[in-house]
Amino acid sequence: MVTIRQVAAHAGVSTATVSYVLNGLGSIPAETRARVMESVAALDYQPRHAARALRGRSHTLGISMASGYDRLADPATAEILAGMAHAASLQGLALLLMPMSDDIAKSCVSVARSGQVDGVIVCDPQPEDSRLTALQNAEIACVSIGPQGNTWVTSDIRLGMNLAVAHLVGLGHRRIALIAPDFALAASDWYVDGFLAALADAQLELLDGGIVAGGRREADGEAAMDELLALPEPPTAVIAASDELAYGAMRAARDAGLVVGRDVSLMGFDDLPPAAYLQPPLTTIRQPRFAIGVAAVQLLVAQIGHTSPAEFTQSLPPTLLVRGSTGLVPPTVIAHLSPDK
Amino acid sequence: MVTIRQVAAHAGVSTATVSYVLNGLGSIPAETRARVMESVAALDYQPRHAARALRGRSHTLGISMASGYDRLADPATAEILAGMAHAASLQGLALLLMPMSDDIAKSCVSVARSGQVDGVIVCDPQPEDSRLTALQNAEIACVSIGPQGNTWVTSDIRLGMNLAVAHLVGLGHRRIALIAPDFALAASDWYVDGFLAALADAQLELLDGGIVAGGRREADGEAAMDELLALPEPPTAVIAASDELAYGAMRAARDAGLVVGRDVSLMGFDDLPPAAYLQPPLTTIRQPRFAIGVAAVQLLVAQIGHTSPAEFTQSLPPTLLVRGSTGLVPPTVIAHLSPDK
DNA sequence: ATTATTTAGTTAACCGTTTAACCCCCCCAC
DNA sequence: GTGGGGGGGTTAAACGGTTAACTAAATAAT
Repeated sequence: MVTIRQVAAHAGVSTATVSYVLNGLGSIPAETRARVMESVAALDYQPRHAARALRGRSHTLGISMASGYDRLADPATAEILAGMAHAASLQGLALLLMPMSDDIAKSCVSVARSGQVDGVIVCDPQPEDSRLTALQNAEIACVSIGPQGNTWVTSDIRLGMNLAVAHLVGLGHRRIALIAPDFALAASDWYVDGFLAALADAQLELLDGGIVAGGRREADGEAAMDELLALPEPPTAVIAASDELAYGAMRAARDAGLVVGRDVSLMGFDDLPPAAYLQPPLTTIRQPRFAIGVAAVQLLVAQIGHTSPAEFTQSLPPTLLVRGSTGLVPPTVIAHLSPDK
Repeated sequence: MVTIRQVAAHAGVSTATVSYVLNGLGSIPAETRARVMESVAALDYQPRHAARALRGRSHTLGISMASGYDRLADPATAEILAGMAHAASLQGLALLLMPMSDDIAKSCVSVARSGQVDGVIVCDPQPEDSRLTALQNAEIACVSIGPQGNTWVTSDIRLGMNLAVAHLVGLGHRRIALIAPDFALAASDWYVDGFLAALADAQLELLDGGIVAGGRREADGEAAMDELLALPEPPTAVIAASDELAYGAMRAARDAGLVVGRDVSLMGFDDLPPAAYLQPPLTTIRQPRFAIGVAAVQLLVAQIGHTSPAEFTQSLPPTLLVRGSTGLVPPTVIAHLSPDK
């Protein structure tokens, strides 16, 4: 193991000079700098991370997953992670997947307090997430993925809903329903609020029974769709608050003998991998997951460097992905809604 | 920041004693031990990771991704990662997503040599991967996910092929074709070898033109299937060497007017998220991804502790997932093959 | 010519743990 | 009663960088 002292000896300078050269500090003439760099190369010197971190920062960001590693296996999470990794790499930072014990909050804080990471990105924060309060108490920089805590970044759900409704309205739909998300979700209100706001924008009234309780799983979506189709005047278009709900809704529609995209339009929300492979392919709102990961890292870096206010939030715009599950409102319905013609 | 000295002072002992208590070393009577632990709790002491790592190991494993973070966003990679995270957590190890520059091999080795990680897991190793040779030269413990280098863990492709062929044979198929994987893949031979071996096991002969060049993308699978269907005597069952190839193959079959699962049976290989949502749902071979991640960590830990031979490989068994895309061989074909009845 | 400033470095303290080496005292054996 | 051995500690030297404080020489300002 070659140390900075050996490099210094080889270059005929002090260790301080080597350190300054390596960190681009101090006033070192080009000639000396070159000599030092030569020695570094000759000895194949690699500074010890731990020694360096002992004084300054660790140049590592921690990623805290909610309990259970199934979250990590989730394609959506993976995409966020990729964004974080990308942004971190650009800054020369490493990303640490924090190990977790029974008490996530405690283990999360202890890793941070041990200085192994300079800050923490909290994934899938629960309402009143214990990690967030613990990190705040310990005065550790942190950013959450989702609207929770002081600093967070998330997808602009309202805008997404607006996009969805506008798309359907553009296709002539007037009777639009929403399958709501799991109400335990931190952003669950946003879906409903966004939906209502978008309806108002389009000067449409909310259908009777036009917002039906969904949930998280496919089966919830199926049940919700059944409920909607049983309505006296069923909607011509349905927005599911997640792709997974949409999977179920699509099955329910098919089981009811309807052709999705023709007899009824259906939208998802998320754009998970299966969406493009459904029959018909699912029109959906794509969450800007990669960008969320990037933004989370940037926010965290800013917070660590105290170049941003302690409280800071960012909502990134999702995008509309038109595929086969939405189509023009069925003619019969148009006739029914336009009796004046 | 509370240090070990403050704890020592508080407990009325030396720092060495505190260290011994914390690490469970030396001979410390229960009474002293209790006093120290009390002080630790009272001062809310948290040992500094860097200081500790300065002497011993970092208790962190590095994960090296092939260039580009799209690999990280891949659901299959995410599942392996989840397995690694799980296994690492059990051992109290953290996982570091190594930052990467233009020269992955160099940046990979330098992070390891800096002591930030004790060993490296190399994901998606290429044939003759520069990271592997560089790590080996630097004598850094490493394990690759895929048959490359000295120590690796992978899915038992041959067994998977055997499972696939056996399943189809069980359904009465005799004319079985293979859409081969990308030949740049490290394990590409295994698919073909495994397929041939499985055919032999079932005492079947290889169809004329029964192995067709595939590739990596969906379009490749489509082209390959077209080719197979154009054969004078087309196969009644097709195995695609990856789910993605199967997506394309399924489309090609549908475009040819065939009902997959009835007129022709089609199998994938991987079990990616969309597989279950195809129409019909795709019968496929599920790769033991989570288990691969777990095994990789275990192998790496063993190698770091020198409790395993320098060269060590492990193939984990995939499993058969029967869904709707495979079915009994069509009766007409059975008649054709059994003219004696 | 003298003082002030800048440049180019050096010295050594410091970061917080671990751990080899030592010490002291008590007990036991011979 | 002397030597040996172990229990229960302590001391201080690492570990490998960073950086504040200082010095010496060269240059600029007055």
